[in-house]
Amino acid sequence: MVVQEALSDPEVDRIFRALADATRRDIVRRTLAGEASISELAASYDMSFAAVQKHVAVLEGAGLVVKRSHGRERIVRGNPDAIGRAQALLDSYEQIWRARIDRLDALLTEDD
Amino acid sequence: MVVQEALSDPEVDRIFRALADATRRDIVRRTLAGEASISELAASYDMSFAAVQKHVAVLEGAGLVVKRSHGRERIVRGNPDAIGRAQALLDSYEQIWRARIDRLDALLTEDD
DNA sequence: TCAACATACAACCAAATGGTTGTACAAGAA
DNA sequence: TTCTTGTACAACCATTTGGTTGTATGTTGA
Repeated sequence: MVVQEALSDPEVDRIFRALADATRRDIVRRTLAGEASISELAASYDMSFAAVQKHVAVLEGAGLVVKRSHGRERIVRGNPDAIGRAQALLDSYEQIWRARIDRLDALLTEDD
Repeated sequence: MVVQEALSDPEVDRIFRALADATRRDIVRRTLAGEASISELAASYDMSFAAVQKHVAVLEGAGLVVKRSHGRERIVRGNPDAIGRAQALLDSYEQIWRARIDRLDALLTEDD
C-alpha cells in the first residue's frame, strides 16, 4: 500500500500552476506515454528550445516529471505519483460536496 | 448519465490556474460544504475585501463557483461539475501511464 | 583534434497576477 | 430620510510568468 503524504500548500500550488499551461500539459502527456529528451520535446512546439527547457523545469519543480542524464541528453519522464496527489486533492473536494448532499438528504428524509 | 463535454485548452488553463492558490482552494472547499456570501468569506482571510472579491471572480471565471443574488448579498456556491472535469483530465493522464505500463508488461511476458 | 549537438543559464522584456486604496451605488435598518 | 452594510469596479503597484536572445560548457562523431 502506498501511503500518501499530506501536501503542503506551496506543493499543491506548484502542481496546479504547472498544469495550468497547455504546452506543459502536453509535455506531461507525452512523457507519461514514453520518455523523451528535451530537444525531442522542443522540436514539437513553436517556441525556442530555452522556452521548452523552462517549461520542463517548472514541471520538474512540481514533481510532475523527473529528469535523468544519458550522455549529453536529459531524458524526461512523467511522474504518475504527482498526478495521483492532485487527484487525491480533487477527490477530497468531491467528498466535501457529497457530505453536504448527504446532510441535506438526511434533513429531507428525517422522521418528524 | 452525465455527458462530459470536451474541455478547450483555455478552459483547462483557467480551472488549474484557479486551483493554484491556497486562498482560492479554501474558498472552493468552504463553498462546496455550504454557501457563503462574499463578505462572510472575506472575514476569514487576512486580506482586503476587494482581494477576496477578485479571488471569487477568478473561481467564477473557471466555473468552480457560481454566484447568485440575495438582496444586497452575493451568495457563492461551489460547483462540483468543474471539479469533476479536472478529475477527468487527471484520470486520462493516469490512463496514458497505465497504457505504457501495459505495453512494457506485454513486451516482458511475450512468448518468443 | 575539432565541429556539431544538447544542454544550462543569464539578461532582458511584455503581460498577467495578486495585492492595495478609493470611489460609487444599491439595499436594509433606524 | 439617513446611516450602515455589501458589493462593484477603477487605478495603481510590485512580483511572477512566459517568452526571447546570447553565451558558456559538456558530449559525440568524424
